[in-house]
Order: sequence, then structure tokens, then C-alpha cells
Amino acid sequence: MASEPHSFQVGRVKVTAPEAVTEKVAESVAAVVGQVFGGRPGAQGRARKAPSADRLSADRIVEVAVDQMRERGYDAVTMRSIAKELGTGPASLYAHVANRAELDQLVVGWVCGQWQVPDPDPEHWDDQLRDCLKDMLAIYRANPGVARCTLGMIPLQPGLLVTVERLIALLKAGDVPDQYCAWFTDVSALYVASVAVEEDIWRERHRGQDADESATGEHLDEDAAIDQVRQVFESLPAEHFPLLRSMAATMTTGSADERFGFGVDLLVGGLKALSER
Amino acid sequence: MASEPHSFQVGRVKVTAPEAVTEKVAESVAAVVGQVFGGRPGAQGRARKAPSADRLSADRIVEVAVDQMRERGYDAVTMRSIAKELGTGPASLYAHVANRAELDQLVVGWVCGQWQVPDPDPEHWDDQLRDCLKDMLAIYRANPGVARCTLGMIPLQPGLLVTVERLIALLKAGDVPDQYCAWFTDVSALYVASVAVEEDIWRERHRGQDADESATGEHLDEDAAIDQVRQVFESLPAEHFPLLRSMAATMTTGSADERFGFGVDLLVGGLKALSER
DNA sequence: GTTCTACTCGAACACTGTTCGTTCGTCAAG
DNA sequence: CTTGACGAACGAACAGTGTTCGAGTAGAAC
Repeated sequence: MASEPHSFQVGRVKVTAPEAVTEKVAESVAAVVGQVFGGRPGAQGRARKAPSADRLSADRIVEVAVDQMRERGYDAVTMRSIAKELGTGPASLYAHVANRAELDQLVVGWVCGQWQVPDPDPEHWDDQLRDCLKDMLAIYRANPGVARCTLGMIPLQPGLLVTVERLIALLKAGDVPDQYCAWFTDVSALYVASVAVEEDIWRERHRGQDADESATGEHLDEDAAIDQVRQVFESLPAEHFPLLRSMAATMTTGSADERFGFGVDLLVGGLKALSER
Repeated sequence: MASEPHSFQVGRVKVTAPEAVTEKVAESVAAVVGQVFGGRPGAQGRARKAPSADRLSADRIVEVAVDQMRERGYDAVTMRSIAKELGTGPASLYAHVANRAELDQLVVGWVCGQWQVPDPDPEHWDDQLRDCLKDMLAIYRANPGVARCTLGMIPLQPGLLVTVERLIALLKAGDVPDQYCAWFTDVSALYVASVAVEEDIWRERHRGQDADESATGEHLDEDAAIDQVRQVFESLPAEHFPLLRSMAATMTTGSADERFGFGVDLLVGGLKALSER
């Protein structure tokens, strides 16, 4: 699979020859079917010949990558750190993974395969939808760093296709027009991922600070940071910033969940308003 | 300003001592006032003593950074490339900019200072709001790469504060409750930035491809890529993906503007629905 | 004219993703 | 059982990245 230099970027739509396209499609479909029937996400179509215990594989690499992201954050995961944990050098990874980009791709597929969309209940489709988006954020939160790989990625990863299919079923249960169904999956996925990315950047920034703070003995957590933001707002000159100043407390109110919930309400509410017209 | 090792991160809320906070506030406010009265965005409070033509300055560095992002994309901008264009080495930049992160911060402030929010017209506040968001995306598009710096950034940059203040005024003209005003600025800014980031990643991926294609004589533009995505959808097994397959065309319909406009309608429509309740 | 401060910048450090050429293990053919 | 052969593994290196150190220097202040 890594032998063809011009078309190995699975799902990245970088394909030069038309034959390569259909080839890619077949590969994708095969992987999808495998996924549907219980195959592990990220598994390649061709079965492993000799699954010796200490043999490298794309699966093991992805697994280690996800673990390291969870434990040490996205930025700490490098080809070398993965290789080291597998007891080898970075060059060895390139036999199973074409790229750092492809590795990120596989990581997303691995994690997002966990996303479950319920069977549609036409009575409560909107609540189901809200819960779905919240679930997805929860999965991102359970696997910090993964969200950073998602931006700019077309959801052609097998696990994601299943998800999108079910999500559309949910939307159609709410009589959402086709075009809105299509676009809404895009917008909502982007929104959830963005929130996850922002939270992750915060978390990572924090991680660095905590290391500093533990030296000085001081601890500066997220609430303290928000306090400082509020102080900035409160100290703005009232003549130029009457609103920001008076709303300093309001601006900094709300937990991450509340803020995200508001965004979800905006999207779902907007969708209902648009659909019912 | 770069002399205090623990508190130089302007606007990043990384401050260890309370004195540093007020110091930071004063600095921020001064910069804001300067901005309001016609100062250039990104300009430091302290006036340059000897503005010799070939002297380095944070302004010149930011200017070069923005230009290079526009011309060559975010990834191509490095401390070395900036220094080279200024006819010096990378070390010289660190006298005026603490960090690559701070440089990104300044770049955002520089560009987002261009964002204009009109005086509120209570009759058409929602249309004004929609236009505002579209304008912001337009500015991101005019300065490719800049959006990449935005994620995870608290809008304490002077230029952004002015914008947020005026945006809230616009929302209040629509009788939006305070809490919703506050959260909406967050959500909308995040959404616009995310769309810009995604577009930018696409653009950059394209740039790389174009270099490849020009060698082979083939040209693969964005439409062709979308065609391939549609082909993938169309080739999915109908028994497992009935919806995705039948909606293959719908899924890939719509220009970037249409898709973004849909997202904006979702947000604004959702806000109106929530506020009127 | 001297002092002093702030800026400049060459050289280096530690790190990144990636590639090259060689070696090694394992499996199928003879 | 031997012999190829071929993909996987790997040591070493390359071209980059952000960042730091410390010596040098130009300009303003006294």
C-alpha cells in the first residue's frame, strides 16, 4: 500500500489517475464493510500473515499514538516517541504508515469509530441530536489531542461514514430537507471538533503551566485564568467599552458544558427554524 | 517587555503574580486607547526612540509574517523565513517578539483589527449580524493562514476588544439577553475561524498538489476533488448506506459561500429562536 | 568623551518529520 | 532441507524547526 508513491494518501483525495480513484473506492468500501461487520477500525483489508507478538503493525502504532495523546498531549506525540514506546526507531514506522498526516487520519478513524448514533425516534429527534453532539464532544474529551487531527479532514474514514449515515437518518426523522441534512452534518462536526480543539489547546497550555507552577508551589487553574480575563474586562475604560465593562461578569460566566450546550442549542434551534419554514 | 521571563505572554493570561496582572491590564488598556485614537494595530505603547529605517521592530516583523502567510501559506512562515526577508538571522527577532506563539497572537490582532462592525440598526440587526460574520470570513480569506493562529486564543487583543464591544451592541439592538450576547460572540467567532482554518488547510494542501501537478501537466482543482468524494459516496454499498448513497449529489452540493451562509443562518436563526422565547 | 543600555546576530542546541541503504526473518519454491 | 526472495526492521543521516547564549556594536545620555 505504501509502494505506490502517488496515491497512498487514503481518504485525502490526493489521487492523480482515474484508475487510482476506483481502486481507492474499492479499498474504502471493503474497509467499510469490514468495519460494519465488526472489524477493528484502522485494520487493513489484507489479513496479517504472521501476527507475531512483537511485530509492528499500523494498529499498534495507532494505539500507541492515541495513548500518548491521552497521557501527554498532542504536541508530545512524535514519530520518535511512538517508536521508542514500541522499542524501535522512527524509520520502522514508515513501513506501516505513509505519513504523519496519515497517522493522524488513522487516529481519528480509530477514535471516532466509538461514536454511537441512536435509532431515530421521531418524537424526540432534536433531543437525540443534541445528545449526539454532546456525546461526540465527550469522546473527544476522553481522548485529548485527537480533535487536533480532525480539522480539514473529509469524513471518508470508514467509522465516520457509518456515523454520518446514522446522523442523516436522525435528521430525516425530523423532516429536515435533504440539503440541510447534508450541510448540517458538516457544520455540526466542525463545531464540535473546534470546541474540542480549543479545550485541548487550553488543556495543553495548562499542562505546561502546571509544570512551572509545581516548581513555584503556586497553582493557577482554569478558574483563576478566567478570573483574570474578567479583571481585564472590568478594568477597561468605561467611555470606550461601556458594554464589555458592565458585562464583565456575564462574559466570563458559564462552564465549558454550558457554553457548548448553548452552541448546540443554537445549531439545533436554527435547524428547526430553517426546516419548518 | 521581553525582559521579564514569566509574564511576557500578552493576552495569554499566563501571569503568575497579581502585580503582573494589573500591569498587564494597564498595558492592555493603554494599547486599546491608542488603537481607538488611530494608532496602528500591534503598535506598542512606548514610542520608538530612534525609528531608523533599517531598525527591526515588532511591527515590521508582524507585517512580514502576514505577507508571507498570504503569499506562501501558514506552514511556510518560519522565524528563519521572516528573518531572511528582513536581512538578518532568526535570533534578532526574539528581541521584539517573545515567542512564535506571541507572534501569531500579534498577527491575529493586526488582521482582525480590520474587522468593522456597523452601528446597530434595530430594524435589520440580524442581517447586519450575518453580514458581519461574512465580512470576518472575507478578511480571513484575504489573509490566508492567519486563521490558523486564532484557535485557543482569548480575544483580549486590543483590536478584537473593540470589535467585540461593537458586536455586543449589535446583539443588544436585537434584544438578545446578556448571557446569550456573551456566549454568541464566542460561538460565532469560533465558527468563523474554524471555517477559515478548514478552507486554509484545503488551500495549502492544494498548493502542494499544484506543485506536483504542474510537473505532470495534470491539473486537479477543488471541484475535481469534490467529484471524487461524490464518487466515493455513490459507490458505497446501498444495503448499509442507503441514505449516503442516494444523497451523494446533495452531500457534495454547494459552494464554500453557500455552506458558510448556511452555518451563519443556523447560528443567527438559533439565536433569534432562543431570544424570542 | 565616556558610559551604558538596547539592539544585533553568528553559532549552536535539541528537536521535528522523513529518507537512504543495509541487514534481518520468515515464508514459499525447488 | 536448502535456497532464494521479499517485505519488514533499523542505524544513520538530512534538512528543517523554534529557541538560547554570548560576544559585539551602534546610539543616546550624562
